[in-house]
Amino acid sequence: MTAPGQETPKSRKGQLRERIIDAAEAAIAAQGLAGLKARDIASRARCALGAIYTVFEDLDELILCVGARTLAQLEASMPAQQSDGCDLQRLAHAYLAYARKEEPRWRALFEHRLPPEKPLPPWYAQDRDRLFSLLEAPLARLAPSEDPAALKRRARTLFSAVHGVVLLGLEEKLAPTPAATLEAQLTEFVATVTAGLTARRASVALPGWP
Amino acid sequence: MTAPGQETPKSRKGQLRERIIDAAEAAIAAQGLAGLKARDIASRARCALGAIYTVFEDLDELILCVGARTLAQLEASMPAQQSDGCDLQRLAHAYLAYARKEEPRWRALFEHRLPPEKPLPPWYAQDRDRLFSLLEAPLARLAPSEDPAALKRRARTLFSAVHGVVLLGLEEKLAPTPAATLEAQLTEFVATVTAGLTARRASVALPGWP
DNA sequence: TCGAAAAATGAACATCGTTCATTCGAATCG
DNA sequence: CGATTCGAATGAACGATGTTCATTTTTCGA
Repeated sequence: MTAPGQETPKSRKGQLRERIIDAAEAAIAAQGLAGLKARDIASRARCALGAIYTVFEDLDELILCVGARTLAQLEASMPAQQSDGCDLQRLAHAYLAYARKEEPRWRALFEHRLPPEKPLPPWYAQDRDRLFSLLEAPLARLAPSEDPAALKRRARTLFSAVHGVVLLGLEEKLAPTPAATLEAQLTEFVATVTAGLTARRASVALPGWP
Repeated sequence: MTAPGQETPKSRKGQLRERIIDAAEAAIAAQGLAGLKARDIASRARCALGAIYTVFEDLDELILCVGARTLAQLEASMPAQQSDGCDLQRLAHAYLAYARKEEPRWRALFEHRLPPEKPLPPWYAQDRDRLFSLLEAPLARLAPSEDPAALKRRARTLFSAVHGVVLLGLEEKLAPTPAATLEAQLTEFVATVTAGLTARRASVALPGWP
């Protein structure tokens, strides 16, 4: 789902809105949240500075719209399921690959924090939750005895864990993980989690296995 | 280790430096990075606006000094090892507890990004790496066959994973994890990883176990 | 005590996001 | 067709922010 108002690009406001989002997307893709300046957006979108505020409440709302596009791009870059037991590995590595390829806009997705008084719009939360749910089917195959609610929680937790590994792994501050090592660490980590889930099933559902 | 120059609070500059860091620490502890304003710091530290720049290159350097204090506080809040097999659980939950209690300054630790041209000072990287190394001893007990370098990588990866679970778990945007559920998810997650490491050892080092 | 060097000061500057009095343009009416 | 009206677009202006630097103040050795 995309932001409301974007579904009609025919109206004048709709066209202006699209140009502004395009400009903001280009800025964030190139330099992240820090590269987003209202005057640059207006210049790129060929409109006046104030025109931005006739379409968006403030820059936060615009950033959320770009975030929705990033989420869609991220989701589209995820591989299809093959149900061969390696889905979790493929998903985790696809996530790392996207973060590497689109690092500024991927970081913007999580760096951005909107003021506490205004809550996150529901359509954005839905977009985010769809990412978590990608893990549910592969997880269900490893832990068939879990009820759907527990699977949802596990999916969110595992996504968060992989996100953390990628996030700190790409942190270049010091001890920059030497590129290929990060992929190996991610493989090892997912393998450990998979083994943990399998072991649990083996010991609980199938005690006394060879 | 703390920032250089802080070891001599007797000199005038040293006292001024300490007052400025105190003021910045209070602001970050209360409102996070967004609450850090140069003029407020000068006011709280009873000095002129420009005095800040006689002691620090820019606010980034000041933020790093506050980060060092946060790292020390975080490290001090970690429980001592008991070597009873639950150390990883205790460490993970202590991390979550600290993040809950000091959320703004904990977030500041990872939100802050310094301009790419200036690298992270080595003393700060050391402080951060000490956190990772806390996990090495408990991990070594679960995976005794790993060499020290592999243990270091595993410790960093596991820290990153737990950090991710805490980070996204405390994200209040939507579907705010209902408080107690997050602790349960963290317990389950660490248990899964522990089981995965144990299973690996069992299947590799002790094949054909009952 | 005096003068030079060092330190501290805060007004000024550049750059932000945001606002709002003004202008513009198109639709409507006489 | 010209006059009128009213919403939309404009960009100068505002307030806040990090940073600089000419000026003032303090320090301290000769």
